Amino acid sequence: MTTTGEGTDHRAPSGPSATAADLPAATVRRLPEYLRALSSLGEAGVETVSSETLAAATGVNSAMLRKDLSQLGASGMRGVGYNVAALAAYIAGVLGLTKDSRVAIIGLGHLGQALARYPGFSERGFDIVGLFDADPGIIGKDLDGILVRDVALLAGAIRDEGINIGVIATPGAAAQHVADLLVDAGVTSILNFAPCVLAVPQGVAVRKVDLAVELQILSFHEHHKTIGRTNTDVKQQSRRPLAET
Amino acid sequence: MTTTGEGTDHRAPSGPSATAADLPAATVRRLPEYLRALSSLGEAGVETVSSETLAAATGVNSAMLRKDLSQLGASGMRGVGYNVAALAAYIAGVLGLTKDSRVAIIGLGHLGQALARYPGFSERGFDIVGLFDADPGIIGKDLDGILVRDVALLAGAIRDEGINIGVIATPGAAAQHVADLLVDAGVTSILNFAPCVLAVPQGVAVRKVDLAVELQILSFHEHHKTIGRTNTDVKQQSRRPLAET
DNA sequence: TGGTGTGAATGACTTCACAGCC
DNA sequence: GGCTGTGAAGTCATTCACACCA
Repeated sequence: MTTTGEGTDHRAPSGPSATAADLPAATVRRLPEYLRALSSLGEAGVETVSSETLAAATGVNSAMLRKDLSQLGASGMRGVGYNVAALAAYIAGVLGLTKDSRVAIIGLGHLGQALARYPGFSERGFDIVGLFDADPGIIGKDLDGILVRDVALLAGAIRDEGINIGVIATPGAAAQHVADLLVDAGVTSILNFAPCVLAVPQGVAVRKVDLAVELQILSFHEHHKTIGRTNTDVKQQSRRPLAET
Repeated sequence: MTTTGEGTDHRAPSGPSATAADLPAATVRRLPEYLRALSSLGEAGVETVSSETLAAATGVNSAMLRKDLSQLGASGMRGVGYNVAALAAYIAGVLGLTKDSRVAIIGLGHLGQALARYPGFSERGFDIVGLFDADPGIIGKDLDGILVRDVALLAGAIRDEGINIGVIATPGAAAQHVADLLVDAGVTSILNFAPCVLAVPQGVAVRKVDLAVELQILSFHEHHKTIGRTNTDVKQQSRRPLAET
């Protein structure tokens, strides 16, 4: 991420066997991209694809793609390529997309409402089964058939409804409290849109998406592109001490 | 990244001088986080902060924070720490946040509308000055005081209104076309929420945020946590060829 | 004493280049 | 001939450890 943004890495506390669980984080980040490209190809009727073609469709180097797939345990056919449908199914299996995940969204301001209605989630196997907010003005509202409930009911719903992923879209000040509620109720995967760092116990995976951060990174590039043409250079200014005694 | 999602790196086509423009990408990604933490501290009345404390607030190692700041040309005071206000101003300068950026959002479905209303953008110096869509049912709508215009007017608006960042929130099928419009009109920074890889000329910075990708990464961790307790292991299954002759 | 600045060591990721197989 | 699978090399990023300074 973002980056997306970058997420806290989960490190298995007691993983004895070397499994697919310890794939490099960088590889895991790319798997969803491969999957998306494979879906497109499949819909277009393509049956077989070379690493070169698939890599181009996902913006990576073909050697990296081959290495990624090789690490997964997937394999192609020399001189031929990869079977699109089989590879897609294989990657979906590694990502755990064979069974649908059950998602709760907490915080239904503009962003949370957009997330609740975003079709891309259900399309890719994520069922949004719970919406929660603390604002009485929003509780009770119906968003595309799902009722917004009081956040006080969150813990119970997590247990009763098998929710295993929590999406935090609250203001920053409320985010840590919500994260604590999620963790206490047994959720071990959190997607955080609030602009703050969450403290969670080991074994809980947190990924963070901060929309403003992405714009600031673009701003950096924008700024230093123009600087290349002018003369102002931050690095060559003499260093000013940034603390006083 | 997060988002995070990962963005295409900009590589200056003809950068002669070694400036702040070629900071490591990893460092640039962290600067907005430092800035956010510094803002919090500043509002809390803190005047000076150690690398240890600031690192904890941003979830990084303190040595890395010091190295990042050192690369920027910012410096603290040994035995004291960094001056919060001065460091924040310095990082804002490096990120190019001293002058506000002018942003257009193209595609005003649920996500685009949420972005248009997201207060975090204007709070951090990004002025949303243009909203564009192709759907006549949305064109003409007023979103918090900004009119949604026909995307046919995009190129003219970019030139007349000094827009320098484009945010694409259209469906995937339209995204490349919109990107071409942006690039042709001179925009060199694009934030892409559509689930597809954009082709752009060198010198144009693209960052991609795919919300479903983040959930799929969480799904991976979720899946392999439970696998650790059961016996099914993808890696140890015998390799099946994924292409047929 | 407390905390920065930074070489050196480690580790992670990516690319190259090519052997081997279909 | 074409394409995969993978050691080896190269690049980039992070952490360690400590000299140095207020």
